[in-house]
Amino acid sequence: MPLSRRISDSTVRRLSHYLRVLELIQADGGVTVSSEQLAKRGHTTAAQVRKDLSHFGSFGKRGLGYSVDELKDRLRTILGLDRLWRVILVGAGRIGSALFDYPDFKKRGYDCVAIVDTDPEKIGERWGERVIRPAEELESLIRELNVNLVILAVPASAAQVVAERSVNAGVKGILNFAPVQIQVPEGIPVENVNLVMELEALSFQINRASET
Amino acid sequence: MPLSRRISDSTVRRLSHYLRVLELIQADGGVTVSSEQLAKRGHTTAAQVRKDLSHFGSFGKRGLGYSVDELKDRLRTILGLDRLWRVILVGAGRIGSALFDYPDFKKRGYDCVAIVDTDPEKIGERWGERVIRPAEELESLIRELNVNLVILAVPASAAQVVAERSVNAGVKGILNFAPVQIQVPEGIPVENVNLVMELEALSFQINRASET
DNA sequence: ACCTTCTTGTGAAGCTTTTCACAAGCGGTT
DNA sequence: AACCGCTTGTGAAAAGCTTCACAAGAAGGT
Repeated sequence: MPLSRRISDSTVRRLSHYLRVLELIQADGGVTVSSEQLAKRGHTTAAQVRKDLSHFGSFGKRGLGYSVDELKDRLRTILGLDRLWRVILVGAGRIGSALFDYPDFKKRGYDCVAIVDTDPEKIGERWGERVIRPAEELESLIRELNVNLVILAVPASAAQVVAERSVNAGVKGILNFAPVQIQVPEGIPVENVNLVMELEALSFQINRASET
Repeated sequence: MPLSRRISDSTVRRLSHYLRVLELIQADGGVTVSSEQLAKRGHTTAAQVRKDLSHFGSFGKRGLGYSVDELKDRLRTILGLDRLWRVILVGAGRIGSALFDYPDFKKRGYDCVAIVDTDPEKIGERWGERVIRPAEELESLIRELNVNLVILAVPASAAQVVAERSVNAGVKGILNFAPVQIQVPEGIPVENVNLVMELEALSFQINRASET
């Protein structure tokens, strides 16, 4: 089907989840999988799975289901994982280090090619193969290392400025951990991860559940 | 208005965001605020702000807007922040430590009363006022310390088991950092934070933006 | 007391996403 | 070759969410 339609955010999240489920199924030796099976593992419905996939083409065989291997490849392509993403990490605090060590990170095609921080204590510190560089070098690193993607793991007060500098230097997307809504030019995607927001959603739901 | 209607996830997220904006406005000395102003700071619309709030009552004054102070209090109550949440952190890795040090954490009424891990190297280690306990004590700690909420910062393979043990011991909600969909009994809210999923959503959007 | 200027709260309209339901298609069996 | 059990792909219906538009109400000025 046409790749032209707008794809909703929730669809993309689900695709990402299907991919992970497929990897698990493959590790268990599964060769084909039905929309029903995919749905069961991902708190959704079989119809939803089929609808999600149908936005990008028809990958299954009627009566049989989907080839795990083929669908996995298709999803990787759709999600843009069939290439290497060059990432710069801004902010070498706890969150930065958690991400840097995240095992799936490299495995999924994300390569953290540079780390910067403002803290003179941290500059020069070695993390794996990388050395923490001063924040002033942000633009030159982005240009020289051909960085596509920036991870903002800085305090809220610094996030907007770093975002602007990064976009001006040429990054194509931002993963923002600062608890603030950053403003960027049209066409630069931003994903936000806000831990406090998640906790608040949780306490809201708990209160609600116990009110019944 | 009635508290009975189902509140959508996106609404809750926005409420959380409004609260943060209100705090900023208050720090700047603002006393009242209009839906228009709230909207501008949170990439939404004035009508959306009013609709969101209207699910819980009518807190504004026509012609004037909302009292920053009052609305802040109301939102805190709605989000369940007018009480102390007792949290146990399972997994003392990088993500766990990032969360533990997150400055807003305590400030928002979340108190990390215990940390457990399976790694003998880590057990006994001191983090601030807390000492890391062995994972076997999970249930007894939850019961003795009256824990409401568990943060799962463990590998995907361990998440389901820890979730079940925690729920059986009495926790009322789960914040899950493991990249896996956990199954819990009806009525126990789970919020998922999945870093890889965010990155994948980002690379999808970047590809899409550049296709145009 | 009235008029003007704002801004809320909300039904109704418009749009998006999810669910339903079923024809079409595949493979194995008789 | 025809049948049968399964499962996809997809219009159409249902549900859910956002935007619109406007009456109602509040404060301050004349």
